[in-house]
Amino acid sequence: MSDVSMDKLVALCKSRGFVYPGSEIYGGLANAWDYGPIGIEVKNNIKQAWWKKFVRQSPYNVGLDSAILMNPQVWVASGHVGGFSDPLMDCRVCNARFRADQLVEEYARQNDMDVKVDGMEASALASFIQNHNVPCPACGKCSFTDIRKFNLMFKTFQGVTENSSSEIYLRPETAQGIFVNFKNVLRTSRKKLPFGIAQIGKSFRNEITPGNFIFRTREFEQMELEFFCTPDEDLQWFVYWKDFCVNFLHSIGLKSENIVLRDHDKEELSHYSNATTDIEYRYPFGVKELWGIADRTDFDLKAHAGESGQTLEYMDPTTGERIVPYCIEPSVGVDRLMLALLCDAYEEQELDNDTRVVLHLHPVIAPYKAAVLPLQKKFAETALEIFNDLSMDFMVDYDTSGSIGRRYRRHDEIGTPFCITVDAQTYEDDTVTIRDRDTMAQIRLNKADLCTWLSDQLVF
RNA sequence: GCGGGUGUAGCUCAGUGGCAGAGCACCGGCUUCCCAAGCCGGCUAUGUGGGUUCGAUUCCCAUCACCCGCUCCA
Repeated sequence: MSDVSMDKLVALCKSRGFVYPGSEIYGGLANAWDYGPIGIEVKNNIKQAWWKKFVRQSPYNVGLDSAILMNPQVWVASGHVGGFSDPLMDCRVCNARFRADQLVEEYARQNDMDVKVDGMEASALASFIQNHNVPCPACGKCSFTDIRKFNLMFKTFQGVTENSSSEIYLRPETAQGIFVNFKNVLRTSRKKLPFGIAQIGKSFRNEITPGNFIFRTREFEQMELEFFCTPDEDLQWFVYWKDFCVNFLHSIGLKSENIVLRDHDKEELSHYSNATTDIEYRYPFGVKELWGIADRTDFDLKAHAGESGQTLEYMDPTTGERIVPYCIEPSVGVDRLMLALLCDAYEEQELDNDTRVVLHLHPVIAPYKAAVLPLQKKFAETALEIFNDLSMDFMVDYDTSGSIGRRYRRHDEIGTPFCITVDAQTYEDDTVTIRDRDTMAQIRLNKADLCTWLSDQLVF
């Protein structure tokens, strides 16, 4: 368990420019967060690391960036339109929440009434409950709030008029953009099975209960891979990608002891999946899902084939056999991965009657790879030259203000792994001091070798 | 969305029906120079909107946001 409290982490994020509350000058907007100057560096580093491992270095996968706005039929096929609009109502007495259709159904069953609940409008459900004094299963009273239809998809309108025919949704997941492009990618990339399509992008869900800082927000960013294989190989690829994801987390510095693997049992599995494993992380507020790896079978391609009338098949080039591939989906949230990395990296160290906060971020993830600091102001010019040189290839900082110790602390707090200091000796032998964030140890290096040296630190 | 709590400077907190304060942080200057030194100067606040009042940061109402509990899953 990470020893950081969320209060401290949120405060650090805000004061150092990782994450700000959204729309703050207008009093904020619930659960909206903005990424500040160094927060966006971390976020971009996470995305680039993922893209490097899942696309650039992968012999199997290619990338995609599909649109957030899609034809509404997509969400009919995926089950999002039908499956996520439960009529919810709360008991005013005990505050328990129920689905109105289930209340009516249960009441009808107990009283041997013949009521066709399927297809009943919300208003019909409400008046049934009122007319029959259907009691709250929890407290027995009958005093419910109005029915609220809860659909997790955000609606908006395309075009200038706001009528139902122009109604569209913000995507609740990026996956469907991949499935609808299956044929396009297959044809243009000339991939053979097995192969995968990877995508990073924003998704939107009208969650009932968002919260825990950037862990669950209504607007969030996903990194998803849809990996297609033959139906007889799905379980072996499922295991392959599960291991791959865990290795990826280790490679960017997440501690093994804070990672938990949890297989879903049969009852928990989604309608589309025949195997799912969650990679969970020990957040300060509990062990929560970080990365879901699901075997989605051929559910999605078949659903879109049925809804669109197109054939979404793969023809085996050697046998000529046509199949609908199975699909393995590792799906991770950028925001909650960043939160996990920050929690994992956070440490408060007690020094001599003093505390320092250190973010032990992996150099690949850290917002600044190094800070260039002149020990005294008279060394500033040389330090600036080194900064200009390094900034050609790396995100580095240059800071002259305050004592050297103060500047070290500032960079410890935002996870800068290395501080490069120009001192008097630099003018004698061209060397600089490199101070390590984690150990506070110092080495000397010729300034001409800095670029190569820093590159070596960023291998992962 | 419901119940409970909280809103004063970037942060941590004072305070008052009548001029809003401290420490830290930040910025500038001097000084020092390898782990939050010192001195001088400076910036910055009553969440928002109403009401009561001669006057509200304080009292009242609403609203918004945050924190804690209930339905989730990237």
